Amino acid sequence: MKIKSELSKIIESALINADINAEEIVISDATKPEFGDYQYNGVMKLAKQLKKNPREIATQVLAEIDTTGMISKVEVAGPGFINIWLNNEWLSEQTIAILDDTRVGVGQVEKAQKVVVDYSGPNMAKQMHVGHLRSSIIGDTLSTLLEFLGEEVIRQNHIGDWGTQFGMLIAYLEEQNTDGNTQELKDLEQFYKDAKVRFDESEDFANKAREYVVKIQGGDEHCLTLWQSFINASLGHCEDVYKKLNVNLTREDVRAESFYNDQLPQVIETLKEKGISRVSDGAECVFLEGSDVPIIIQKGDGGYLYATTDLAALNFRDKELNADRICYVVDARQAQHFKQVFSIAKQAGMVKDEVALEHIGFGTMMGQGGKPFKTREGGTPKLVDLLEEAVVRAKDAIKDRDVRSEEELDAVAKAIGIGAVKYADLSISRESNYIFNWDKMLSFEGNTSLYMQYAYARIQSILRKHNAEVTGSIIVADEVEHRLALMLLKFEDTLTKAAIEATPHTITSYLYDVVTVFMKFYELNPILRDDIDEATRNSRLQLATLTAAVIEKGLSILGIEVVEKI
RNA sequence: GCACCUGUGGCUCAAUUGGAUAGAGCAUCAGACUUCGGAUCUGAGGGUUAGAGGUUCGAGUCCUCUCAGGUGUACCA
Repeated sequence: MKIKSELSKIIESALINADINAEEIVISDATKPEFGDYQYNGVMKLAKQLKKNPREIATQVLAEIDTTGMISKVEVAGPGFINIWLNNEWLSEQTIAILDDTRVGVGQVEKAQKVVVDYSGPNMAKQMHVGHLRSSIIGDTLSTLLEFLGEEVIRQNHIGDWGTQFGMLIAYLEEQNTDGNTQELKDLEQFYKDAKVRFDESEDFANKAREYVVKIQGGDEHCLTLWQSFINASLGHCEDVYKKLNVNLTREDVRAESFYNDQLPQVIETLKEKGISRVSDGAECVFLEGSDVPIIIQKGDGGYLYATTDLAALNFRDKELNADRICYVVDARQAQHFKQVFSIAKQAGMVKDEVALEHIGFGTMMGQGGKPFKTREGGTPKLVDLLEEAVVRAKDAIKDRDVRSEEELDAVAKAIGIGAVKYADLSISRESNYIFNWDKMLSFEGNTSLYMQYAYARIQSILRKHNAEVTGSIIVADEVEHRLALMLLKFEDTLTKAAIEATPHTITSYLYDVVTVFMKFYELNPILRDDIDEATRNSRLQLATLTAAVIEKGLSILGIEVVEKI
């Protein structure tokens, strides 16, 4: 239900009837319950343009507002706000209409955009660590969200599979293989360290490593085979993490750095031809306006840099993938890099003007005390370990709650533990740094996934207890039911906003509001108690059912599972 | 040096992009139970939005300066 755009239409025709021109009509949520459900604040701006008294204009507009359908009441307040109340019967009709809808009232976009979402992008030389967490889950949520709204999403996992360190790694892999020991790749971190030790201790090995770098680049079959098997193993590690994390990235989504290798000379050629780049100190450089430091696109020795690869990728995404919107879910510290690369790509016509290029930046994950996240030993924690710890902690938190089988406990612990890690991350506004805190994320209180999952389980418990078909209508009878029904109908507006701005926390804070209102409703309005008449009971049961559906769908967009019992 | 980002109750975060008296959760204190799952709910205290100017009907949000912290910045990605 697109409530805001429905209201915009009503206000628009009121403005037309009042003989007033307005370009864009923005409806916002009321800031307080006394001010109604929604408000239109545009009159003040219009009054300024028309040089008239805002309250006078507001009164004129007010007289033209149609209050026969969704709106029950309107008023002029303050300097010229128009406050809007929605009709309870309208809320009843709308909520009952979406009760059997698997999309809980969320429509699909009329014209699908092609959206490329570039996220995760792990480096194949190393094990995934906590630094990859945010990109992976924010990007995945964004993808799921856009897909749900009907956009055509093309996921791109731009893995780092190219560079000098691979010479060392495959040389070491070869050495290990001849010993018949292929298990070494279990721990990439260790493998890397061991290879580095060999590199430092043996001149022969170091030379071989350097030689292998050149050979891979030259297309040497033996080396490429080694390289490929290394990448396969490393990618396998990533896939384990994705599976644990409930992140939807597959091999089909992998478009590695190396994929763009043969397009790099063309990128340089194009930039040279268009006069965008020039040689400086032996390197091919682009000097952007307002900056005296160049962006190097080709080193003095002929090698390419990541800006070059990114340009090739942009070109590919525009020309081959035909993207309308390209989102890079990458650490906020790379803001400048993307600004530059986007600017060059547009100047050079590698990306059409109308294509939206967005850097979806996010802040750094911090440990306690706001310092960089480290293990007790001072290293960077591996993502697998972190996720395993989350599940163990979740299990510990719920093990005394209820008698159940070990399998059940494991499944619930997994949903809760992983959900906690993801929710904690997604519920903070993307751009700010975020402080990782186990106790907070695994709390039943406050804005946590566990609180949402708990609310869902409670509703399921009520429905199980009732154990019968629920029919009849939803009667929005009092203030709290009004708020709950309206909240449930706001789902689509919320998702739309989150998709446009790429802000998952919009969804979490909405879900938190839904659950808070539901908890109030639940305290004030008993459902199954004996003295409740059947019509009321059915109405309340249906509101509860719909609430559960919104929670379930909302969490699933965040890649978080619900459980029937906690 | 230059550029960008951040600064909101004790702590962790919001604030619909310039709207009404800046909202939540932790924590603190005070209440509610013969519990439809109390790991819940109700209420209270706690703020000069780092500071100073400015723009206007109206500023946490925009502009200028100052302070504090962070990040990036020529051949890594």
